[in-house]
Amino acid sequence: MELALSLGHTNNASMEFSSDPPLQLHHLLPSTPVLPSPRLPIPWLSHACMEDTPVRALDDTDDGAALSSPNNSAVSSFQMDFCRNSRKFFEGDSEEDENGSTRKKLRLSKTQSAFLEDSFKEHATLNPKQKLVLAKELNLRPRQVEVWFQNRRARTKLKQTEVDCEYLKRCCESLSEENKRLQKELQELRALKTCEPFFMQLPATTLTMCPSCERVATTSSAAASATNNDTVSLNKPRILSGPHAAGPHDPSECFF
DNA sequence: GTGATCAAGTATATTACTTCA
DNA sequence: CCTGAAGTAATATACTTGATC
Repeated sequence: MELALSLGHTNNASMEFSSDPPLQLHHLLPSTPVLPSPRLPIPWLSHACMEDTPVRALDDTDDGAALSSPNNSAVSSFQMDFCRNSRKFFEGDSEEDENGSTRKKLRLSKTQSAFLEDSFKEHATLNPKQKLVLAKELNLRPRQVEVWFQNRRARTKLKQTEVDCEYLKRCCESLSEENKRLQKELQELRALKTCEPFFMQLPATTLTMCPSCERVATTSSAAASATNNDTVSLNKPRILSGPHAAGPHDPSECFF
């Protein structure tokens, strides 16, 4: 899968030939495993020959716009029909543009692509010397190599963006669920809190004895004293109101 | 100022796949 | 069912533009 191939190495690979990149999102994201790939010799590391060198011969005079190949289409079509699924050589062997009227895009051979891919894994960016060496090795114009690397970086970035997006999406979903759960918990706690005064409204059945007259009476004043209070006063000592609240009194005033 | 290089955006050729007569 | 043409989406290649060094 190309995604796996393109991830995880981009920045490290580019560091050798470019300045340190700014911290990016994927530095913080879990690293995607990179599939091992068959090692191909890199031009600037080794000059081992490729198994099938592209047949196309190109001049390196690169103006970037002289890629059109009106004569190429017939040959290219024939070749693609001939070996559609088993391309063993580069489609099209000439891209000379006599009148510059049309532009033909030429597909790189599998070997060329693999070679470039392998090079890309080593370095996401090329210096001019590497570009020239690579172009020579692959029998391509430096401009083609340059464009290929530009597009490859763009593809990598796009894939990485997709991966990042997917990761953030999952994060968002996870956080939403956590938020839901916490909201629900909060609601339950609030509901519990509103229930607590109800328990306090239960009539108190404490026995009270008047210190003055020493009469014993049952009081039910709890309801009156607790109606407007919250749980903070729930466990407070109950203070009696009325003549008994202030201590001994005249027995004549006792309403017992 | 000039040239080289890059990212981003875009155009277009090619390929693979689907649909349909 | 098989076949070939037409349509279409995806991908690759190449170019343009503007920014930066």
